[in-house]
Amino acid sequence: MSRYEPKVIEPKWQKKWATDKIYQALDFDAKPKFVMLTEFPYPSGDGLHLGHTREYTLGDIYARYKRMKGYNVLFPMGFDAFGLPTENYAIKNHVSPQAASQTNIENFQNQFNKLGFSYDWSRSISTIEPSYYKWTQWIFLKFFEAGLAVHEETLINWCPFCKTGLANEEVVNSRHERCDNLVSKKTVKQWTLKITKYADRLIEGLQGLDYPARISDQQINWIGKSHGTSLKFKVDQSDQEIEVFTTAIETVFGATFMVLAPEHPLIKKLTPADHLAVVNSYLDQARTKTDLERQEDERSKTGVFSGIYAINPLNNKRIPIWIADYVLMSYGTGAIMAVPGQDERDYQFAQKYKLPIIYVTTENKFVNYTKKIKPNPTKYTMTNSQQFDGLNFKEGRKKIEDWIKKEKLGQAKIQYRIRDWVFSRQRYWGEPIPIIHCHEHGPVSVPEKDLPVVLPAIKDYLPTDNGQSPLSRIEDWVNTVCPICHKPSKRETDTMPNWAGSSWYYLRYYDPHNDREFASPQKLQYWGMVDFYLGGMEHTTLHLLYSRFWHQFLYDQKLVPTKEPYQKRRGQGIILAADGTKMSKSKGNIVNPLEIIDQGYGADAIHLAISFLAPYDQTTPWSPESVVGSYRFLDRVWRLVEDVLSLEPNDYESSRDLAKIIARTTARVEKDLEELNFNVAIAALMEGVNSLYKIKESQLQIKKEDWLEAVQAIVLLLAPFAPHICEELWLKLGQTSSVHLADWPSYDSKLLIESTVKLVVQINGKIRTVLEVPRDSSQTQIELLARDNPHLQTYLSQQSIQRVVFVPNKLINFVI
RNA sequence: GGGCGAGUGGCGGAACUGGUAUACGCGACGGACUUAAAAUCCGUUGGCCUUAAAAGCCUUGAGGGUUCGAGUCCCUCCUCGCCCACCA
Repeated sequence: MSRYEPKVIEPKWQKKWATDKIYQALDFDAKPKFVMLTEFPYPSGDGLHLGHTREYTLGDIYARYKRMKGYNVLFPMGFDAFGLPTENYAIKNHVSPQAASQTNIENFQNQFNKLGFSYDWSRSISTIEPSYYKWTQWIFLKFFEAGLAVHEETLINWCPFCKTGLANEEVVNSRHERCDNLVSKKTVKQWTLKITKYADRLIEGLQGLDYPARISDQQINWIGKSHGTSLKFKVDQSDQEIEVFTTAIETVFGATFMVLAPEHPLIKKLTPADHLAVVNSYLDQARTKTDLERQEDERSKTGVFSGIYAINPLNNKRIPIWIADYVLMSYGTGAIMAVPGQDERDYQFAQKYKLPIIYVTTENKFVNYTKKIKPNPTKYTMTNSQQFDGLNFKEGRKKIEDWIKKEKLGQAKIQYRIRDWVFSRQRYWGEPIPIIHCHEHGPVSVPEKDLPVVLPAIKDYLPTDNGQSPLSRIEDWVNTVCPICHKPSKRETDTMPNWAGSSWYYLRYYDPHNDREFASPQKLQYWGMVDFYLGGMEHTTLHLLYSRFWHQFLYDQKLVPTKEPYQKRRGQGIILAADGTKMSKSKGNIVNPLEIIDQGYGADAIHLAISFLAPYDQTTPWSPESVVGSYRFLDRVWRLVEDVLSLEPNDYESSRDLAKIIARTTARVEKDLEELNFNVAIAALMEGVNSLYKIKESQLQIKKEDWLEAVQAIVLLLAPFAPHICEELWLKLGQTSSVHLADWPSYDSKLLIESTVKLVVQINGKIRTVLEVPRDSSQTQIELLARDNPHLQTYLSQQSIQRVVFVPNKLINFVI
């Protein structure tokens, strides 16, 4: 008898699996394909943490299960290594980002191996390899050639700490999500990807996909589609017009002033000389404020009168134009018609600056449009609205819209909250944007034959203070010739954001070594959509949205055969520290899964503990003891198998006791796995093993062959969760090939049906007793049994029975 | 403020279309084995009443409702988490 020693068996099998390449996915195999994807990591200096381990373990369990169920499973892994943290880490440690990435990738690779996941390493990719980013650049050029990558001047978010522009998605609570510093605003000439052109497609595409509501809702909210009206106001004593967007056109007669965002381009043109000084000082003040500071001012809005007036096109009323930073340049037109009688923000502003208020409901007081009127437009009657007085808001809206249309004063407009994707980074550690700027031809694609544009290795890659990429310092790299006219030209020096490489990486796994295409059409066709994509909720409005956008674009370019990349998406929950707070480096409460392995518990115990902890999508605190419990269970399974192997052969009759337990356990584990209830599946396995132990202790006479069959089934069922120990036990049981290539056990569903059932007896809905009765007993039979039962008699004899509710094989309820 | 979700023992959590609430695990307590400890095994473990047992009563955030029967469905409220947020 040997002891269960993960330290001994785990490395042994990890080596063997690698040598035998048992997890390789086969292109064009006849078995049904299944692509199981988990997000490839950003190889930070800290190594794999528990969050990674949860995601990868769950993906691994499911991939192994599908393999045993007879699928040709593609379960790949790679590295998303470009990006700020590595660069900042490299700066801090005085090494090159290349070297830092290399070290970190090796460390991750090593840790992956110790955790024993069933990846097909032959397909591994890394976004920083020129052979990979060649195709990232190639796809960018497709965007450029389709007019969806544009070099333009835009007001963007700027991280003063990282000294680079950012996408809107990267700003969380006014802070840069990577470094947590407050962002400011800056107008820069930048590359943007026109994701807004795909806004509707990104909403519609969600239909027919298996995404949980919290993910699709979050994307829909992020895209933020709203229907409204755009209306043009003439500027008084000028031929200029100012366009505003409103979703409440029926309140237009309550507009008593107009507000422009401080960044609005017309301000500089229109401000009269006598107001210039105050306006400029306000603009300066607004510019230096961060978004967060603007938000803090919510209760005390600030603004300044511009000195000019606008004409409401519906009633020709002259209203003052104000400038205030509660209006954002980045949404709508950067200008609003202010309706203080019906809009809370305008109301606050009007009160502060003593501006007139007109109420357009007959209640003649402040009524919040969004909260009150919009949900019940027929309940409110219009007033102070000329010929529309007396109508309810639903009718009024329709009539005003028609009028505006007829008089061509404006038009119906759909407005999105989502912004175009700011795609330039003024940092070193990213894919160079493959564009050459020519005096005559403007931005020009680098010809395909010259791809990849390799990121030059340089010593001085520190970000600059002038808003230029560090690449701009390398003159002999920057200076080149225009591919069209061959005149001296300059390379684009901005790099791509770290979300670029990950926007299409799953496709590269289908054909990772192809040097002529990003993937061959045949392989794209064979593997098709990712069947199951597990990842972090935090990527819902970042990576997940970006990659759906790229995929939809590639589909439009006829470069991929499917409209969407991911058929089924799930987000795993966050593991908190044991005290329920977030794990963080600063608090020093980070749990390192590798340490747990080294303590002797092994990778299997971690896999088990992590998936047993809670439902996979639930945020839950870590409990160190759960590893102990998992280890204990594995040890119990080990000893059970050892005990069975050491049984003396006997000639007892074959019995169905064990087969019943196995059938029940198999049915439960299978159902729970299909529904991703990993924690319950493990509970079912534990119950199964506990039942086997009970039978063993009961000294029933059971054939050794029955025992062998039973433990064999347990090993198969446990294999996805605890791959190493099961491989070892499988060998002990005399098998020669890997348990992970074995078939998932089948069972006779007749064994699930017990001949007797426990039937609950209730009096007035209260449980009084439980009767063990033959399956499918009739109501009459049960009633007789109940009347005979001495305990129930006390209830049943005293009062008359008014009604009997009977649920076959479940319950009988006497209403007395 | 908007969207989504969650409140069940000492803890993590289970409960199919309403039908034995607390599965499974952790922890705790008691016992066996041991010179001892670890490991392992066995037993107990929601609360109240009771010497004990039997029986009974209460219990799924709070309150109400529907139902023979509610953790599950409906209404009101409270608390917590995540995402978005001066979005016109």
